[in-house]
Amino acid sequence: MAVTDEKNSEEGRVRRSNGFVDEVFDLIRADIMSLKIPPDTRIPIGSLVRELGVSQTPIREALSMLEVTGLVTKKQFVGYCTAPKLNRRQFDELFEMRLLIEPFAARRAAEKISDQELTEICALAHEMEPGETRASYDLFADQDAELHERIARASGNALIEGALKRLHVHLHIFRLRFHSEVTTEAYSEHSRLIDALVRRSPAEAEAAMSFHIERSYARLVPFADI
Amino acid sequence: MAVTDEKNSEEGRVRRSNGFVDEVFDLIRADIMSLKIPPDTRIPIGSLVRELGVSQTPIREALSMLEVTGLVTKKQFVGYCTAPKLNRRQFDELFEMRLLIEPFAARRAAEKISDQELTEICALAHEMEPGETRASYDLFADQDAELHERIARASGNALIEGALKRLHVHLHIFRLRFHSEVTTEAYSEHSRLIDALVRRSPAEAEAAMSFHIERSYARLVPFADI
DNA sequence: TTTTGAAATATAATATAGAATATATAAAAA
DNA sequence: TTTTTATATATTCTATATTATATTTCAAAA
Repeated sequence: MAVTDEKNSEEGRVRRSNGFVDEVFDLIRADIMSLKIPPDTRIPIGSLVRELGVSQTPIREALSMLEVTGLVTKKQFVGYCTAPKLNRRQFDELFEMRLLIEPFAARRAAEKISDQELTEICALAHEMEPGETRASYDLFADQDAELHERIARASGNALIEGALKRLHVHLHIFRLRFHSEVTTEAYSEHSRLIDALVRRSPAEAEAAMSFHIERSYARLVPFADI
Repeated sequence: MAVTDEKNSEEGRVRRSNGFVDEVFDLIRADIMSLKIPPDTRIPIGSLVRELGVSQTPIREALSMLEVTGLVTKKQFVGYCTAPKLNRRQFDELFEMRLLIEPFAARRAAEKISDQELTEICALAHEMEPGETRASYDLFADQDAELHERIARASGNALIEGALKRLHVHLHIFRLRFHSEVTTEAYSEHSRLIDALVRRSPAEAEAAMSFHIERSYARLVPFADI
């Protein structure tokens, strides 16, 4: 599948392409997050050149950016490699950080969220209801990430939102390796959280988020290595 | 000043260079953080090629990485540019985030810090004593950043440490524009914080850090635009 | 086991194409 | 005539591709 250079689409609008780098970045990122490229796996630049039909230059830039994001690592004269699997220690650190940030984000969201945002979050949560037909676990994972990110965004603090987005990438990869977390339990925890947001109750939103993350930790920790 | 390709230094050690990218990254980063390149200023790649004596390729990679870090922005077909000055809103978000993370880091540090780390932090704090002769404000700023980063590291959570490092870059640039914060007040706040660490008192360390950040906010907020 | 060499791969430099900005020139309006 | 606006052109810079060079890795042979 080649990256297409869509300089100007149909009709007069001059929608200019954002360049190859962003597109390549998104493609590799998606391949890592879907486990198409598993953890701790080499990513030869040459193969990407062939697969994407783009020269080395934009690929190198995209990989450099992914390195800062923490999704790939680089070793001089050896090349790029997807990040290794989370070990137990990193897993614990991840949840410590979530427990620090997300409940606070939920609190702020309860204070500031707009009706518009709230409506969208409710709709999203409804789609995750256990009864609903679900295409795949991937979809659940995407929806869950989306839900948490939207709440972080509603906190009104771009730094919090950004920090959380970085965390969730790694959580997403971790969970995808085990198809757990699709539980009625998770759904009811989300419900309690959203109820608190609807009632604009900061204290309850914070508590509900804390509870949800602690329970999530308990569900996932058996899968964490060592 | 050209980047030197120090493949193998004197004596037999084959200390291999880490490549140009990291070196260029550090150079540009330092120039931005020292205000040698002011906020919201174009960074033409060509001028870096001439100044550093390195080709476009490693420079582009370094700039891509700095973009992810948030230190520079990129506009298609126009080029790279240092990030604009913090506005009031961003300033507030920065301190909201600090107040969320750093007190917690201090708490954890009080629980886990080693004697070795503690000794080093104490020495660093002592160097910042008002009576000491100080070469420049830049030095104070560097030492302050170092102190906070070490405490974050002592928290034992690499994610917290990384998040804080990202924040401090922007704080550093902000403060450098006004030579404030060199106060006996800041020193005494640090002292109280370190006392709590020495006594391994999590609650007091957390409280001292909160107090310090809140006071720091009060000292700096008059300089925040709009 | 060690050494040697070829293949694969990464790094860096250079070349080319294309877009944006600045400059100058010409035309139109005051 | 002066000023303004539009257009054309030249220059600068970015984005991508291509080429050259250096290093590692792996396999084969000593």
